[in-house]
Amino acid sequence: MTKTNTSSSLARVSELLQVISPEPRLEILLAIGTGEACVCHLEAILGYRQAYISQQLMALREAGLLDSRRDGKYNFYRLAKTGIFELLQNAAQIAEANLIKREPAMHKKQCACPHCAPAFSNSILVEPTH
Amino acid sequence: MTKTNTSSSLARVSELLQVISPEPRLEILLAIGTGEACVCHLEAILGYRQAYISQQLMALREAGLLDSRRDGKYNFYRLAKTGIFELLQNAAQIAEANLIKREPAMHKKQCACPHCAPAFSNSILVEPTH
DNA sequence: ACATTATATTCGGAATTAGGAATATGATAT
DNA sequence: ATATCATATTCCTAATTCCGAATATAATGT
Repeated sequence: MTKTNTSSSLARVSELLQVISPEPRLEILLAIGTGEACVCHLEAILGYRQAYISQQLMALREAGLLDSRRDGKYNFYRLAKTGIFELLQNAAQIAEANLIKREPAMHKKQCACPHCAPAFSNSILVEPTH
Repeated sequence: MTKTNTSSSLARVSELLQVISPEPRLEILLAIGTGEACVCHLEAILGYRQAYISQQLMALREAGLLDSRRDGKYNFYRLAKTGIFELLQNAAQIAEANLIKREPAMHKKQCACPHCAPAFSNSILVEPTH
């Protein structure tokens, strides 16, 4: 007895598609890729204001698409489900668009976070100034 | 030199996802399945008003997702791209929903269209009353 | 304690969208 | 020509979403 179309299943699919579809959210998902990214990072890469990025991340997180991990000042976001890339690939194909990258995002523009400036972060080489 | 993320590619993917995401449109896409359906049909199956169905069909058609074929009074709609079902399957999986059928939709509720009442439509058995 | 940096949240008005009512169009039948 | 049925379209407003500004919180440094 396989489950058939229930309104709640439809609603969940609808919600998923709605929540990822705004262009800035697609940009964020692609920027995160298979890696992780902090807010300042996405701010630097994508050029949106911090509060705006944060809002979009919240929406994606509440939808269960992103997980976050705090590391000191930084809050790193990553995809909660891998299937998202297949979905985007599929959508791109239908839309006749080639746009999907799934690398962990080597960042051209930089912020001060550990990922952008690894030499200066969490490093045992940097001694406390006590 | 493979094409990279252009804003227009992103925009197309965004538009695609947006246009299919409303629940009534998902219902319509699933109801059409791999077959075709006229408006009165979808009206009967889904219970939305005619004008509303028509509006949603227009939106999907303008987005290039549906083709239509006129047959007398009836206007039959079918999916313009097959990939749509893979997309929906994918979305359902991520949303932890099982809902996708891709049969040509055997209709429980009926309207007077050739597909619902095949015995009375276009049939050589029904002679004109001249 | 105070400053600074990273991030989150709240508020509100502008812009957009949803969807109902009414009506128009197009095909067929009489 | 008129009626009827299937479908499309226009109009309008309530509801929603977008996104900026301002502010709050949380961690770290000095």
